This record gives sequence, structure tokens and C-alpha cells, in this order.
Amino acid sequence: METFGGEKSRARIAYDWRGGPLARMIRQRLQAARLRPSRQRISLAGLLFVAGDRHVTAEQLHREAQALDMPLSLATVYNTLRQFVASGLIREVAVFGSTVWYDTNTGSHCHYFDEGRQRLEDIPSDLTRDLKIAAPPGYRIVGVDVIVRLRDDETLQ
Amino acid sequence: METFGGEKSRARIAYDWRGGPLARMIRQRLQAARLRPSRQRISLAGLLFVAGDRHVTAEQLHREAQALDMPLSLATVYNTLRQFVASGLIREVAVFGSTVWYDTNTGSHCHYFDEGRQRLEDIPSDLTRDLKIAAPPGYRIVGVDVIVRLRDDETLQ
DNA sequence: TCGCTTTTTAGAATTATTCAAAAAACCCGC
DNA sequence: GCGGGTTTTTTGAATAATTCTAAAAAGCGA
Repeated sequence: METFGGEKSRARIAYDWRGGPLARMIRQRLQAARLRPSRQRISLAGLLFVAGDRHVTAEQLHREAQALDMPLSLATVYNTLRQFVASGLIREVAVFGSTVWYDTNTGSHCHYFDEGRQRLEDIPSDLTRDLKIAAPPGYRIVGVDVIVRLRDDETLQ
Repeated sequence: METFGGEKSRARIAYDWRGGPLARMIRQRLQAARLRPSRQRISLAGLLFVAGDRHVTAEQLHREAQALDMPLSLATVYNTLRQFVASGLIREVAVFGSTVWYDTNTGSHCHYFDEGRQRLEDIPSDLTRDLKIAAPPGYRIVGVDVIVRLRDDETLQ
């Protein structure tokens, strides 16, 4: 096991991976979505798509990027997440509270929200398949959000 | 058909109903929830519970109260709605966007959200009955929110 | 009515997010 | 590789929804 070992080398790692094979895949993904592969977009896409399904807020993602010395502003995180949503790379999830959550899994599925730890997670099975929903006349369904709010037994009382 | 006919008489109506039979029922409801029946709480409960199921934001409710010359501040509307939620008189609904919605129907049911007109409505049948949800070990389910987002055909394109 | 507690209020503070304009980065043809 | 037009990013201000704070008002029991 190896630690990162200091500011400089972390910076190099954060910078260097942008030339690697992972970065090439991400560039392709961005290009397919007609988004110019800028440093910042590649960095953020890296964080989002490297490790399976993720659920993050803009603030969280920004902190993560900073911890890895990826130079980008909070505004860019917000902009980029919005663009990624618009391009269908990720999706928004409506949760209680004032914060918007982003989910890298764009398929049809539902969420648990842990109110104590403020964490969002996928529900393994797709519950929405069981729902028989019809749009009222004159309307079209643009999305279905199911969120199951949880409290862990300690927090509960 | 009769109009309200001017500021004064609207003010009297808004004030006077607080002595009537409706107000008595609302007082009882507040008392049952261990909330002191202040003018403001009675006024707001009146707006919320007189006319069947309602879906409102704090801002909307405040405007409504002002239009009826009920004297109360926006902060009170926010406080009161939070207390009503805590007492189980109403419930919150998680919707996209930064605004919290309140629903006077506390039973298990789902919602349509009209994104064009920004309006929330109950879905007649209770879809959640079809959902087979289990809490992960160590957790308890404190609520299930299903919101079906709609666009009307004009707004759509 | 008096006095104690709860509630309300106005306005400041906070939080999450968006906006606007300037600076920087990207990309194309040469 | 280099200028020039376009796209992105950035900083800081602006906004929107909500909460907080301390003081004033209202409610309530003796």
C-alpha cells in the first residue's frame, strides 16, 4: 500500500492521468456528448465515471477535486454538472432539502436517502417497473423519481 | 354572485371567521397537535384545511394570506409550516428545484409535478402500494416519495 | 389583571445556486 | 507551431429560499 506522499506528487498524479488510457475513454465520451474536452470537464468526468455509480452534490465534487489539486472553480462544477445532465451523461435526483444531487447511473432506478448521514444510494432492484403510471391527457411523463427516506436505528431515537 | 367589495370588508371577513364554527374545528385540531391556537396558526390552518387537499409553497401561502388581509409575516409562514409538518398535520414533498412543497394530504400517495406551470398534484391511485420496498438492515423507512414529472404537450417543444 | 411563557416579527444571516463580464483555453487553417 | 475566432472558465456579485436572532406582542393561568 502506498500513500500519495505530499502535495507535489498528488498534483502530478492529478495532472498526469489526463494523458492516460482512462482519459482517452473519457475524451471520447465527452466528444460523443458534443462537449469540448476541456481540462476541467475531463477532470470532473474522471471523478464521476472512474468508480462505478456515484451520487454527489456539486459541493462534494468540488471538495474532491480540490483535494486532488485539480484546479477548477465551484462555478465550473455547477456549470459542468448542468451540462452533463443536459447531455444525458448523469441525472439529477430530487431529494428533500435544498441541495441537488447528481447520479452517474442514468438508467431507471430508485434511491435510498439516509437522512442521518445525508447520503444517497441506488436501490438495487428497479421498483419503478412495478408502477403503472399514466400521464394525464395533454401531458407527457419526463421522469419518475422514487426516493425512500431512511433513518438508521441509532439516529432514530 | 357577490364580490368582496373593498379592503375593509375583506379584512372583516378574514378576521370574523375566526369566531365561527370552522375556526372551532381548527382550534381543536391545533390543540390535538399541542400547538397553541394563535391567530396566525388559525389563519394558516384555515387556508390549508378548508378546501380539501392542497399543495402549496410557503411563498404562495403567504401571498394568499396577504390577499385576505390576514396579518402575518413570511417568517411565520415558514415556522408554522415546519411545525405543522412536525405535528403530522401536513407533509413535505421533495420536488426538483429549490422550493419545498407542502401537502395537506398526509396519507400514502404520489404526485404529479407539472414542470411548465410549476404545480403539484396528487395522483389519484396510491402507486406506492405496488412498490415492494424493504429497508436495508439497520435502517427504518421514514417515508417514500414518488414524483412523476410532467410536461404539457405545448411546453414540450 | 399580572406575570410568565410562547409566538410573532423585522431584518440580518446563511446556503445553494446562477449570472455577467473578463481572462484563459481550445481548435482550426495556414 | 501560430494567430484568430469561438468556447470555457473564473471571480465576484446577484439571487432565491430559507433560517436565525433579538425584541415586541400575544396567549393563558392564577
